[in-house]
Amino acid sequence: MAGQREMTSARVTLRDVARAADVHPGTASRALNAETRSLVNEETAQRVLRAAEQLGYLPNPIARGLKTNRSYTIGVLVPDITNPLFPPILRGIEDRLEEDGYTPLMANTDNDRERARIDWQTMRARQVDGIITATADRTDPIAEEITDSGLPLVLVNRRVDDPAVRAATPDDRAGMRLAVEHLVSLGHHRIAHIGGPLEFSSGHDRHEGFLEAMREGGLEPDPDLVIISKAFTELEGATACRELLDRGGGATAIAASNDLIALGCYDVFLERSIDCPGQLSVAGFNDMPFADRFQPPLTTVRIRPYEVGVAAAELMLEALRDPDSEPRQVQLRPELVVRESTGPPPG
Amino acid sequence: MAGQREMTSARVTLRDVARAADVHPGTASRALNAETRSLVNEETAQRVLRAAEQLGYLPNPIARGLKTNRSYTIGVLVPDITNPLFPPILRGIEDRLEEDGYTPLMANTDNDRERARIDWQTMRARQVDGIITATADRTDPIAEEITDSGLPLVLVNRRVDDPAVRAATPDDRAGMRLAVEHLVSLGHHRIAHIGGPLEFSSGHDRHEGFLEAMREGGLEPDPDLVIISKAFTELEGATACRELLDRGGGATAIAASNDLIALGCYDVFLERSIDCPGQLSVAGFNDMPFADRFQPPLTTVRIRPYEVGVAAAELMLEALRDPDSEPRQVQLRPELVVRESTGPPPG
DNA sequence: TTGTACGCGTTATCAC
DNA sequence: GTGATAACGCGTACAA
Repeated sequence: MAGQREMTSARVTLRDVARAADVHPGTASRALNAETRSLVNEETAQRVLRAAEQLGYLPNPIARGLKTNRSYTIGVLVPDITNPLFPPILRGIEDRLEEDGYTPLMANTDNDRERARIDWQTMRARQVDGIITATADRTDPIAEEITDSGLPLVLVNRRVDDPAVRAATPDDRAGMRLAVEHLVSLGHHRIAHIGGPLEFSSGHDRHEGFLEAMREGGLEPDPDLVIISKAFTELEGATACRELLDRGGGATAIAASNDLIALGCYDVFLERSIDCPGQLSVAGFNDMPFADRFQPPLTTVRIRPYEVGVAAAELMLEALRDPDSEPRQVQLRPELVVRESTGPPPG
Repeated sequence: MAGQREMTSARVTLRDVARAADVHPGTASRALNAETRSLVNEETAQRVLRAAEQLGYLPNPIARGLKTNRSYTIGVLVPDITNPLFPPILRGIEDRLEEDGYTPLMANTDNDRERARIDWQTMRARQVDGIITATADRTDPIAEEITDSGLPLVLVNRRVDDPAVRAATPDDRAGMRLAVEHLVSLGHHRIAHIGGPLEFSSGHDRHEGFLEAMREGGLEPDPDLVIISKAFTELEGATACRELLDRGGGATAIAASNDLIALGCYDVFLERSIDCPGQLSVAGFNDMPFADRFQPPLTTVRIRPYEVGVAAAELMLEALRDPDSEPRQVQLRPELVVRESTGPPPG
């Protein structure tokens, strides 16, 4: 029976352990806490640990938090966990935080500022030790609000313009340049861009990356070939693509700001019987799950969302260890994945 | 400045509110708590509420929880949030719980029993008021363990054999029958089944549904045409499909236990130049995101995971309100979505 | 109707 | 090295 865990439904507290080990609760607390264990006699400590093990003692983080003003909990705000971009980010955050004993507390904001406010206030009430958010747009007051409240803040996936705010994102600019360079190298001259909303750093930076890469490729971007869609969705992507084609600018390739927008383009190709990549090439961004199963398999930019999540968690741990440490911004290097939606221009 | 929220970084406590309203903390507590408000003078209550508002008071759930032994927090265990099946379930759970003031606390177990144990123990330590888990297999001791610990438990997506455990799942049996009936109605006689692991109720029930529907369609299931794959994955689906074909049973259609398995079949079709649905039809299960974008678009069974999540949350709230209420099991009606991976048998 | 006093489970600060 | 005690913020008997 030794080693058998007790399955008492009544919670066993520090007092119970202390009593079993025949020491004072204060001593038991020190013995159980790795940082203070050195203050207590080795032998006594062992006795306490054994008693704790035997009774199946689990320290009560609530009581601990009341005393220490820490909850070992980090609030994580995402627009919508249903968007396949976020689950791997969340896992990265969770896995890394867990190593240091922190637990994430997630909420979906649906890209609604007011909802985001409510959510982070709720989290604040729940005594989270910090907030990681993927919901901020470039000028979002939420960043300032949270910082002003004294809570450590880390942005993930999207940055805010202020470089003093910690952030872990893919290098959106470099990623889009990869895509455009690829199209240029295939021989395209009339390259269009369907951007995401410029309020988001992702949309903004990819747009900039597009312009840069074009110029470096010796191509002056044609304003007729640049459309900013209203959202990173298949629907808005399709709408933007239709307008692009209706303008008749003669594009032979499209650099889309994300995979869903690219998918919207696919829909329009079907509507208008356009051959991809024969008549028109498309590149996406994110390499979302199953991008390789689309028809045609989508050429896109892979961003490693899991690693982005891990990086965000690391920035948070940094801020937690030393709140006055210099805020860093991490940008992860993306990678081009060439599949079958891009080819040489027609003719 | 009235109505302006204070942005003090020092937390404001019940005491501060009481002082501002010139009452004792006890009174303030009663005024702030909806259930005890009636015990206090209407006017005084208003004064307290105004003070709380003005100071931006947020009750500390940690302190409250210490006193009341409730955290208003529900632990949610999923195998892997990265599996597209789970995000909508999670959102359903979150949205419904939120209405009643509860917050979910999620953890990924990677289908590892030991990890699940650790996770729920951690959650127990964090004083969650209940556990919703999507990780249980049919004979999983975790269900008994959690119940024994006195924590309300609800299973989601997967059941456990014991009907005394609350569960919200799709009606897997009925769903698979829908798929098989569809294939029968197309004229197929040699219908194969690639099942998921029978340890999971999902794999088990769909397998049963397959057998039932076959017999009702007047077809005796051929053991040669039934293969149970080792996991609900594309890879294992492909492996199973290869074995099925190698057996040479002459199947003209496959009822796959989920969409990923069906996708594995697609891979094998490509390897062996099999035309789908010309030579071989396939039906999946779940209607996962982008199932309509596969090549060919996948005929599958839609299960409404969001609603499954909502139902699970509702069962939990029920258990919370009345721990002795009769445990219910909810099975949501699935729906067949016919696309292009199924057609009449060849010849 | 309101004030008082205690306790929830822990940790920190003292003494010893 | 260990024990006693107070305190974290709140809820709630009980007293007034």
